[in-house]
Amino acid sequence: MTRAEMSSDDEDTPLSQTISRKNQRVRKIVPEEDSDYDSDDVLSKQPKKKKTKTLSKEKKIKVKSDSDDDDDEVMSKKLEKKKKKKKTKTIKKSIKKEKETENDLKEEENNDDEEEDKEESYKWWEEGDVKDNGWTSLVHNGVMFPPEYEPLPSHIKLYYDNQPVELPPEAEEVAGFYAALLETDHGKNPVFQKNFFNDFLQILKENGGTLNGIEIKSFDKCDFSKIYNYFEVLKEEKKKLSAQEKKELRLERQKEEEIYKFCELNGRKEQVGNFRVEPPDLFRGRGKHPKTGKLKRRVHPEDIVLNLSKDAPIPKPPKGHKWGEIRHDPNVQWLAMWRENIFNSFKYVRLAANSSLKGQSDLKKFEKARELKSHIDSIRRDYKRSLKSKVMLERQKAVAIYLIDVFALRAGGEKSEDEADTVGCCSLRYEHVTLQPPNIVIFDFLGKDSIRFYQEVEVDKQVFKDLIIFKRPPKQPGHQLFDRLDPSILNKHLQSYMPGLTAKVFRTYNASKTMQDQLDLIPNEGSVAEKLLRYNAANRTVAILCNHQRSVTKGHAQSVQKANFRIKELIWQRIRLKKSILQLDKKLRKKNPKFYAEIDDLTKEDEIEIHEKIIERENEKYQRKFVRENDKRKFENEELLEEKVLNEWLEKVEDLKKEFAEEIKTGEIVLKPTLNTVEKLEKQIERLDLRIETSSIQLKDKEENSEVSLGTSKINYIDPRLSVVFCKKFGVPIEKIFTKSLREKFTWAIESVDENWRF
DNA sequence: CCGAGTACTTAGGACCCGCCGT
DNA sequence: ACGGCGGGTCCTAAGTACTCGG
Repeated sequence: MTRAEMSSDDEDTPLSQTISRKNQRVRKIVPEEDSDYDSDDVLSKQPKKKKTKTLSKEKKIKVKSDSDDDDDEVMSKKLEKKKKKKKTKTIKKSIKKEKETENDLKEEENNDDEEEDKEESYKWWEEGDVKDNGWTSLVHNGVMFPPEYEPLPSHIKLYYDNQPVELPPEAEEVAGFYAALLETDHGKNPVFQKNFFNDFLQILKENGGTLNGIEIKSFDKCDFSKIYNYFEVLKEEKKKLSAQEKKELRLERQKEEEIYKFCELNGRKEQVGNFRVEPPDLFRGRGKHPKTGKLKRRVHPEDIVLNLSKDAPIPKPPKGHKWGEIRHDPNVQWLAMWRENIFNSFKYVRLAANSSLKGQSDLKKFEKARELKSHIDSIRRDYKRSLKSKVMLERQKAVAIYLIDVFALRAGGEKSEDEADTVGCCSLRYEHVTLQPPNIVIFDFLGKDSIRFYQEVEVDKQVFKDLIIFKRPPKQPGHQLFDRLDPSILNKHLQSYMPGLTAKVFRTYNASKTMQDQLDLIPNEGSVAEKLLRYNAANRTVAILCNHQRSVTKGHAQSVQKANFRIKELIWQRIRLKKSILQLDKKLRKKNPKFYAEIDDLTKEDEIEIHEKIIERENEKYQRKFVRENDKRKFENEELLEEKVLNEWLEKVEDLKKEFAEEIKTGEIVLKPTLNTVEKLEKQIERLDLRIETSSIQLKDKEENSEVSLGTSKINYIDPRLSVVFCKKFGVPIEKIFTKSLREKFTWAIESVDENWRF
């Protein structure tokens, strides 16, 4: 019995305890009018109060150029103007700060003619070594709250035991969260239902129960379908809306975001990442998560801690509210934070991926991985030796590092009972590893995000022996394979080789190393498309190494089936053509029996099935055409097509059907006048051959790729400089490999390497 | 030294939107 | 013009690792 099975039930007590404890933190929601907060753009409205050295220059600019300085856009304008790239990139950081103001000012005057929109980016990577994370000045506008709950229209209700229920808005909101998921996997998951229902009842109780005296006791008697349907209608309406109105809505949204989207870090404009506070919802835990479905409560300004410069203006909280706390901690990268109620852990608002801070961390990460290059040999030598160590702990360390190094396992920290049962290296258990002499190991476990890790591999002989030892009785299923180990012990050991070396560095190192090796194998020839294919193949190798998967999309099975059928149909067509040839000249079969052999592969059942599908498809085609045509005519106030017209079309299909039936009966194919010679038929067959070929390859590619996610390794593991070098060397435009946001994230890489750079 | 607490990276799925074939 | 599809972005869950206080 696994831990998950043992723990999944009988959680009633702990769960309800959590709920009631959390309840003390619940705040009453302020009436709507009150909460119509207008967060002022403190950055632009109070620029004069800024005392920060790095900002002083802005004042001058403004004095110089801007008289209506309370404009909302002041900040962006100012920042754009001063964003001029410093040509004097050798300025030492230490003295930079003091001189910055002067320098900037001087340059400001000199560079006024530079294009305004080139602005942006501070090229930190051109300034020698990266400074330690943290900031000297941080100014921002706080966070954006989700809209208040809007009650459902009065005719949309939850039904209990077939009776409409009057819910207080607070409870209705929660019911709505569930209703929205009614038809999803979450909605159908019993654990999710149970957790949701507990919390729902709790909220209901807190708010005085139902308003019409109905007492809700059993989940099974709840009918959420009315609410669900209503949401579906809303979705439809939103989709239909599709005019330019959609664009207007988007613009409005963007305008609201505007002030939160940017902040000022060390005097420079930078993008904020997740400035939207997470809206309340049901927690969607992955895998067999014991807490999935629990209510994630609304976050209020009072829950939020802001982090900014001491002298930065404090953003206005929503009307009638106060911030939880204001902090000035320059050693952390977050702008705001709050505690969530599911695990009592923190959520952070941080800078966007394209920010200097993130870029610097990224560069550091890859440089650390590269540093491992010069230690990896001795590390490998050592762990190979330690595989035979007399000290158990040493052996376990050695095997663990081996697994992390060779199979790219994660460290595998300890997890608590109220999380999904997933493991990494150190937390592997007896049952996750099967040993098959002489040296085959089968890994089968759930890793991060409950993604299955399944591999049958050959391992080092001594590793195999050690694993046998680690599994020796009295150990049994449920027991830790590495009972003396945890990530911190492992990491401590690793640091003795190299400062900052931890288990996760191996993943980065091996991913990038693999990519480099794979790219080295690609010949510099062929079209850009071919090169891209090869790049993606290399990328895929890495993704497979890291076990980056994606679930096949809902339509995948169907679309594969469809593609398969299309191929089948093409083959049928080919056979039909071949039959046609034989009808013209029977003797040809003897001359080339192989060519005609596939005719016998086609069974009557197959044939009938294909016929039916084609008929069905044709019918649908005309039905759709009819509906569409009439929709159009209705819209344009024209006369509608009569049913008669449709029937005429369908007649044609009937004819085809008869033709097929005849074909089945007699085995004779009626030749089309355009296809009535052996030559013409053969040519047609050739064309079909090609189509079948390409369709098959495409399908295979699709299937192979359907479960592999290339993105994660591209974003997190493959040193972007590898891709940049590849593009430069092979004449592939970088846009083919990095999307716009990736190009922004990796500007430091794109602008800093030449084609000789190697990982 | 350890565990709780904190801060940061890594991850897959939802969702949206533009493109393509019809 | 339209709907299905797939790429790109958004969202937030789920990891790793470090720190700090007893």
